[in-house]
Amino acid sequence: MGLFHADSHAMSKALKEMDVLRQHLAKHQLKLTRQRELILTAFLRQEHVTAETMYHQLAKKDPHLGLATIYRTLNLFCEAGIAQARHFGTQTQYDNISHKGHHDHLICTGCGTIVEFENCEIERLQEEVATKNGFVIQTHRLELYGLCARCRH
Amino acid sequence: MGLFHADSHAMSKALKEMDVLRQHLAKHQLKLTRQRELILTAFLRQEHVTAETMYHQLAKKDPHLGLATIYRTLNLFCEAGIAQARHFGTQTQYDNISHKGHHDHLICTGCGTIVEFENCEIERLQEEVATKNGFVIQTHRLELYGLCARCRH
DNA sequence: TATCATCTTGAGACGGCTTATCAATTTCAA
DNA sequence: TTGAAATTGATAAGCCGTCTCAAGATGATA
Repeated sequence: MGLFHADSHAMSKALKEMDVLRQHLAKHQLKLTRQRELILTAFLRQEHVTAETMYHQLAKKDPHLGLATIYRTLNLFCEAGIAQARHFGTQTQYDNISHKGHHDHLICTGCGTIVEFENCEIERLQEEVATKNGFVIQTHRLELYGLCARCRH
Repeated sequence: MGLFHADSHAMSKALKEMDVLRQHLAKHQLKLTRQRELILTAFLRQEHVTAETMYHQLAKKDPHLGLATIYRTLNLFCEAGIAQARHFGTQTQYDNISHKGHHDHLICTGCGTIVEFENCEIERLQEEVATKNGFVIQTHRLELYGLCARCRH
């Protein structure tokens, strides 16, 4: 029973994202392919990935899945509003937008350590600023760069 | 007189950064070269640059200054704490840390309009989060993406 | 369900940005 | 001034992500 609840919850969540994708595809005359479903399912299980990461993860399920397809699909997710791209170091990270609240980062410029955090109060103030300027926020990016305790010594 | 003041102020600021560089060089058995002085002077006049930008700017003063030297030097500035690298799209931006500005952006995903804003309360909360995690912030990036009033209709 | 215009894929070529290589040059401590 | 060590400039190399294009998949339509 507990298991059933957990499963149906995860499933409904995945289905919701799948619907967002389906609508986006329909609106832009694009097609739902086996690869896109496969990549979306794997993507939703994680908070953020790189194309390379997914390439290795999915190699087991589909050894012929190309890296270019993963890049194309992740960019498609960004356009559909399911993912968000972020440039970290030399690579591009794709964040799962549905994991809202865990999108802010504290980045050590010394050792590269990344600490994730969420702060409702900051979110609220962001909304306030947006409203004041006539905007409705879709997503945001907040990165704090500094030195962690260890790197200061 | 007014001119003198402005000049001496700018000069003392540049001298301060030059000292930071000199100390870093001494500490790491590195040498102060004509190129490093030239690049630092130009760098301090701006808020943020790319290696390519500086390459073109400095071509007038020293046509033989190599792009690799500029990359090496800007990275050196980062290690010395004078500059900070940020990855923006495909390029790396080097920010002048002494220009600690409040440059937060509200970006319309519809028409691309960018509204700048600053919010002390958000800054304060950022400091709070950083402190709680043992960090000391050097700089930050906050971007809110959404639709402006006009694009919503 | 068969058709077919259109979209997508996979493999690898390509291109932009940054770093590595190395001989020649410059720096600076002695 | 000398010489060991660092730096430079030119360019090759490397990495990441996108583009190309022939072959294959999709789905609206009949």
